[in-house]
Amino acid sequence: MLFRVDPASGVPIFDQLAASVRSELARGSLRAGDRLPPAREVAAALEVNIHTVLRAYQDLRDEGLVDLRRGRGAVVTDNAGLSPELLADIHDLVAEARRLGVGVGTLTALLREEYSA
Amino acid sequence: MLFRVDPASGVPIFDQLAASVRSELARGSLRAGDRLPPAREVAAALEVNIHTVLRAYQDLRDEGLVDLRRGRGAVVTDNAGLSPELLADIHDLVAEARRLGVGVGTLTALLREEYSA
DNA sequence: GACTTGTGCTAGTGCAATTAGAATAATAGG
DNA sequence: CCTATTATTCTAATTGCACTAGCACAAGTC
Repeated sequence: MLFRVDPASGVPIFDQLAASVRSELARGSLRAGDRLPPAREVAAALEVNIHTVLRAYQDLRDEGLVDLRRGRGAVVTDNAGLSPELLADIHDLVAEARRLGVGVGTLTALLREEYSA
Repeated sequence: MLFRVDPASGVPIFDQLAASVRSELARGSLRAGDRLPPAREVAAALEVNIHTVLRAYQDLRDEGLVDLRRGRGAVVTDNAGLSPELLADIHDLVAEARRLGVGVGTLTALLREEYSA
């Protein structure tokens, strides 16, 4: 279980934490039934406040990716799996965007708009 | 030239403005050589501060999408065109993500990670 | 030369992220 | 049952960013 966090990136820490977990879920290194490390541990390891970690966990819960229960912690739910095809599509899309010189900002903006359409 | 902005969306206004321009560029309704409306006009029309609009314009300049010069305004550069294939890929990707119940947060997180890899 | 338009500066306001500490409730495990 | 674990909830303070506001200035256009 690896959490990559850059406090100076502008992206909120809790968002980065949630994103880390999402990608681990996507690539299958985290599976249904697995437990995330306790928020206290993560907070200590990253030298971050526990509330920041819990915020990330709660966001993941709101998305239905994990189950949060006191005493037990955060457990990955059943519907958290991602299809390999989706990952492949993402890989291809990014590759083409790179080839065209399209920045990540432009790409996510277009994606976000397509999503809300 | 249409700017869609929702001050209550949580997304920074300048980001929304830049995203609007990006999508117009992407779909071809803005082409190389076209001028964006003066920042003062946009600010007045949207009842937003001029600095907010200029921030968006400057972000677009930093991405190389427009040229900013005093007296002339913001002009779309040559390398601002996007391929229709990329748009189609984005459309397909979002469609599949929707079908799988993958949220926009998860999707952008994966994309961002793939991009920095 | 007059006008247009972006640049740069200072300053203030409001909100969200982060930190901090504490009390509480639910669950796990011996 | 008892204890340790862990999330939940609350208040509060700090910090940084987005946004607003107004002004002077520079570099273009026409």
